[in-house]
Amino acid sequence: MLRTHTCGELRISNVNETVTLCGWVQKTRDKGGMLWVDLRDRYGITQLIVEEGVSTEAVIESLRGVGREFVLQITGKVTEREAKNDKMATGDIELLVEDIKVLNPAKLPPFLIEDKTDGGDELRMKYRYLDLRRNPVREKLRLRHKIGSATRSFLDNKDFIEVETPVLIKSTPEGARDFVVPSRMNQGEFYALPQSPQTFKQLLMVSGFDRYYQIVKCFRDEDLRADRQPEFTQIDCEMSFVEQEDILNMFEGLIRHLFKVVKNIDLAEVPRMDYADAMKFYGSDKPDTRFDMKFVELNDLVQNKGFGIFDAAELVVGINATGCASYTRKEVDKLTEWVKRPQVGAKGMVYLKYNEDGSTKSSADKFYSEEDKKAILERFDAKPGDMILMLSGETNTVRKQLNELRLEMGQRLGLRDPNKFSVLWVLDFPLLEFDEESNRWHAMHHPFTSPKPEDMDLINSDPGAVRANAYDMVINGTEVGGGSVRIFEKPLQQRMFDLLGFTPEEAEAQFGFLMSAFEYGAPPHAGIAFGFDRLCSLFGGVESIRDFIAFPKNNSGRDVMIDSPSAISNEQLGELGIDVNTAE
RNA sequence: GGUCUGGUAGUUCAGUUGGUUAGAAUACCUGCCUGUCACGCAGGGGGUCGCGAGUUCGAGUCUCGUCCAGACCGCCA
Repeated sequence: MLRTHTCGELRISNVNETVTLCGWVQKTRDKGGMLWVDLRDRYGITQLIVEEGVSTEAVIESLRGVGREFVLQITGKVTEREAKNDKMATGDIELLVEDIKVLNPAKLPPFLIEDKTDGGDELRMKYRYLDLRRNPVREKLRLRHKIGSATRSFLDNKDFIEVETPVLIKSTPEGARDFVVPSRMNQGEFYALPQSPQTFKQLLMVSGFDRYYQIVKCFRDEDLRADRQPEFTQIDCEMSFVEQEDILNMFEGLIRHLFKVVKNIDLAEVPRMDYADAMKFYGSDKPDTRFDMKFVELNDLVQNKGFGIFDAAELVVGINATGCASYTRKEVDKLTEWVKRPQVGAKGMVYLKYNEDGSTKSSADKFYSEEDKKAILERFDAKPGDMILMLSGETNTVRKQLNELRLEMGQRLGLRDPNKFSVLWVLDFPLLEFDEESNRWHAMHHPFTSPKPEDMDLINSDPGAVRANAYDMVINGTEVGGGSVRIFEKPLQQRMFDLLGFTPEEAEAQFGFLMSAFEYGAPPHAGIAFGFDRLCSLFGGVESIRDFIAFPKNNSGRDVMIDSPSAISNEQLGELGIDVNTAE
């Protein structure tokens, strides 16, 4: 060992011991007659000191010569400080340097390696290995480690077995774009990287593993976001001989365990909401339930009063922006502009203020009497000082728009505190959704999701009304996990593929292995997968998942540190039998 | 594929209506300083204003194009 202690562990009780530390130079403070250097490692910072008349000239000069991020090995005597620093764990002592060895000098880093860095995102990513020296980033990765190990211990205790599944698999047209990998030995053919280990974990159920999990990398070749990376990690789980209720209970247990171990929070029982209600009251299948501000539908109160826009609308729906009656005309106009942005896309917004003095003011005053307005306010249970915001239009569109507005108002009113957690199960998703572009039904979750038995007779007459045994876990408006009770019988699985527009031959070619397996005694099974990176960022109280990944990709899917993706040589291309068409 | 925002010193940013030698903070370098820990004081170096074209007597500033970055929409079974 090059050291006897770390930079975070020496205390007053170590005084007079001769120790050897290794670490990086955080900072030097040269006071002329004396010189301090903060020596840093993962565990903390220890102050080194040399002093004229106490230390030798050689040692002083040698320490004076070190710069930021030099790697040093220091031997010296632990001494009690004359001026203590109660902000540091090691603040009672310092190390009187007797011997210095520069293990490696360092160039001046391109940004400050301190808790509050001056570096921008791009620079930090390019020199990610330096960024990772900073406490805030390292703490995020430690949090990730903690969540991972708490997950493993919980699932181990419940008899889950972690099994690794292959990364080089087969491309399927359903769902997200696959990353593909050319095969040298089978020219013209490609592996795909898994979007999830879905079929493998189902096969493990057929194999009788009963309870499986895996903390596993998954890959999707789609555009990125702050909370979406092309490679990401899932906590992937599957159980046999269970019903939906068993899954909900088991994994509510997991999430409760994680909150307790990681945040020391005793989570209340997780409420459940139907998909249909989530859409009706929040306009979203992942409502942020940290705050209320539920949608209130108003067709019966506002239509047939001569206001053409509302009369023509399929749905008129609003929210109560509590305490916002004091918004000025200008502020309301700005908010109207906000909902008209292409990202939201509303045509306009109608407001109704309930002033502190009890009077009302609306942008549709000329159509509505005082009684009309009072009736609306009453339905919202509005108090003086509140402002109702209303949107109108086609039902699904307007709900989506009002969802955006609700989240924005929640943000403005400070109702989306990142240190407050609201967990929710959303249940009974539709089995299918119609895709206008390809003019066919798509599986909303995936094609292995089972329909609710009581909805089975709708499957031909009204496929869109069939509900699935599918469930999502939502925390603070973020989907952190989702799963379903699976199909485990070949005839139903065939029927599902048929509904999704697969010919029997296509279904056989792509998923024949799964349907064959179902013929050899497949148990009823169900499962769930959690987005591990998102879970980490939620626990960390941060929007972006990037700092919870040691080496993340940027917005364009690039790793700017290693500069990937990159071209490969003609020799490599030749071996793979690939011609790259670089022309437009 | 689209919308928006940004790109100026090592770094983070300011830069007015187009007008003198492009500034601040911080980092860095030099000197001074014996209790600093956001040390202090004095001095110094440091710029292809992303790139290319255009308008103009004159462009960091205006126009067009382009590249890069970020947020979002589409997309993400």
